[in-house]
Amino acid sequence: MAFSKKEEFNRNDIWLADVAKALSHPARIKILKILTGMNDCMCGDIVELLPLSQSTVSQHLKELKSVGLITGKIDGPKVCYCINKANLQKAKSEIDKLFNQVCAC
Amino acid sequence: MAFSKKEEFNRNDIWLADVAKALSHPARIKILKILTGMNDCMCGDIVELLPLSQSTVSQHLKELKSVGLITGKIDGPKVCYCINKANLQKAKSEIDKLFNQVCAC
DNA sequence: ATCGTTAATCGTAAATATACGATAGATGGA
DNA sequence: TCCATCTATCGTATATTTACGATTAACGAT
Repeated sequence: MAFSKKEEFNRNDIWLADVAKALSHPARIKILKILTGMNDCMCGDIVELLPLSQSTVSQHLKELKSVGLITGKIDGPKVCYCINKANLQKAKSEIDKLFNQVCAC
Repeated sequence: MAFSKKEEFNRNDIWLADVAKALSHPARIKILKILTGMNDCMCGDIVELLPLSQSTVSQHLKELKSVGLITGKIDGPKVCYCINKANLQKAKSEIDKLFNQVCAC
């Protein structure tokens, strides 16, 4: 069988897992780093810095956006992608909380 | 096409992505929390606390073990699973480093 | 109004992940 | 020795992810 049982877990663990999933591909980690270095960054700029096609990069951006780690503002024919600091901060603190619980680091 | 391009990214980003992937299912997050509460914990104990079959739990344990977040010591017919504090600490500090880079939290 | 640029979405293919039951292998006890 | 217990692995089915090219849609400029 293969319909997911994810929903049977608690809300916060599901949310943490979703954030972790957003970070679970090196392209998406690199995209976050790229967005950090450039304040005003469109999809095409990112495509040039990755070994992936435009459509694939667009999919990765969509995943990061869907969990709120980045935002995309429409700017004419372009889209300006930015880091979402508030949500990253929240993600960081929840991940820290998990690690502190789990290993008392 | 669909053979992965992950290897074309840098080592550290790949490692971070692998750790994040290990955390990308709520069952695995819950397993980490369960192992924290119980010092000496066998697979069967975990199965009872999750809405999943024994074989599925075994697979999740294998994934956590493969990135080094937990260890499994054979103890007679049982296997004693434990948190790997050293590796969790390393994971925590690398994830922190990423977040600090990216959002200056 | 048409053209070029930009990015999302569609359609598709292949790989990987999630889940289960059944089986196999290893151990300890009767 | 034989049995019960425990867990990994096998085989399998379905869902999701990764990746691409082609197309669509939206905009600005000519």
